[in-house]
Amino acid sequence: MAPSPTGLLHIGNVRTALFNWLFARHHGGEFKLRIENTDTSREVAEAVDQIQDSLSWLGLDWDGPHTFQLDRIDDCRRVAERLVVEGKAYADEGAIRFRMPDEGTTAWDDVVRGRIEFPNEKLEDLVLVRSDGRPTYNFASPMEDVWDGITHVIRGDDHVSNTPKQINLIRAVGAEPPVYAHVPSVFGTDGKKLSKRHGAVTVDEFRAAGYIAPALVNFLALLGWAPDGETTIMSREELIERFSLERVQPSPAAFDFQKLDWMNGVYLRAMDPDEYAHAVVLYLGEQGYDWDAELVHKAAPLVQEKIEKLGDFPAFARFLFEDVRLDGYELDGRVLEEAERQLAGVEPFTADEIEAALRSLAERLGLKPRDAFQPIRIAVTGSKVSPGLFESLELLGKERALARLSAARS
RNA sequence: GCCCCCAUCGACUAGCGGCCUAGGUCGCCACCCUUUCAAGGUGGUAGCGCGGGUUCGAAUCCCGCUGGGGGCACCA
Repeated sequence: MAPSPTGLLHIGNVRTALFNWLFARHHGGEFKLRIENTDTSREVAEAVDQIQDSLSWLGLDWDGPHTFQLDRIDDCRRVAERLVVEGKAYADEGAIRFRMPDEGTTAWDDVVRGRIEFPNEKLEDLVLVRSDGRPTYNFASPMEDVWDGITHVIRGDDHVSNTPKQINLIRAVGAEPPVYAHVPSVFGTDGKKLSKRHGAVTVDEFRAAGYIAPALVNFLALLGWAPDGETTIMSREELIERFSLERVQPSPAAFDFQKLDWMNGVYLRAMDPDEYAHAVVLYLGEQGYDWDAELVHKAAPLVQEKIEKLGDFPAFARFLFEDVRLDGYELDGRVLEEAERQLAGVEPFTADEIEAALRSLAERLGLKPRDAFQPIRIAVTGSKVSPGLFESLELLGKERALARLSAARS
């Protein structure tokens, strides 16, 4: 993977990185991380760290230390000078240009696109070294592929037209080109390139919204690839086991947030309750909530079946940590008063006991459970939508529960 | 303008000449379950862009069209 350090990691680049990673792990190869920073003018200070954080969070571990393209500046210059001596390149207004062949074609068998041929007459003599001495991407990148022993280049299809140039360059220095696989881009559901207006685009944004890494990885893997027509949910191990470049689709894929949401929910629900609670605590901490961790831990199971993203947790559980506002609700005072009286006598104040008490209350008042419970729910949680009422009451505790029922009547 | 690529339900896809009355998943709709919301269960909706070929037979192969995308920097 070879990102340029110009900002936060885009989810489309992650998809490409994921394919690289899956391919490498499947074949027992190495997945390399290279920072392509030859364009110093566009470099963003924190980007290198952020890119690594994002990859680590996703679990896409790379082999060996990450490298910087700019570190090879001297090697690149030496090669450029040699190419000039050999007559394969020439000076041009302070820069050095590579002489592309004028006749014939340059071709390669792209693993996802099939055979691609370019007439050489269409290839411009490309700048190898800028007049200020820095190598260009199209020079440094293929040279590094050679020096690093890269066997497979898996990258976005916006690089297709660069490939014949890079192949000619590699051959000019007497090396064999790697295998290329150009994967299609990721669009929004409207068919336009995925951008901010579609929602989250950087890994950080997905993380902040409460998506979890395994779900995101599973979803991304299915964007342009499928092991068969049936399987949807796959563990990291199964993904590695079944991944193959040959089954990567040559056509672009649309990013469907609804399906991601669903899949994230599937992963959330499948988590061990303790592990889940821990993830919620961690997430809320990251997001700057100062809610009591122990209470969060206890509340987590109440919403595990209900939310799709960790970011949905606060909306369900806020009533446990903050006062509720009842603006705009008209509640049946009689139900609230009876409930308060009934609950006052419940001991111990547990979900089971509470349920028994409230059900008998509903019966006594001749109300259907839903009609009896809804005003209580609203009075206690401040919302028509909440975790289970009885468990919620238990967690709130008798004192606070009674206080809210009382407050709701005034 | 010049090169190049892509094309199955709204979305992700299976399909690689007969197993297709085109399958799965998300979404959507209905019903069931139900203390709200979810989750879960059952059923349903919806597609091979168009036109020519090739073939006994085409979603699958070929050509054209249309539509979409990418590239054409001393950016990566």
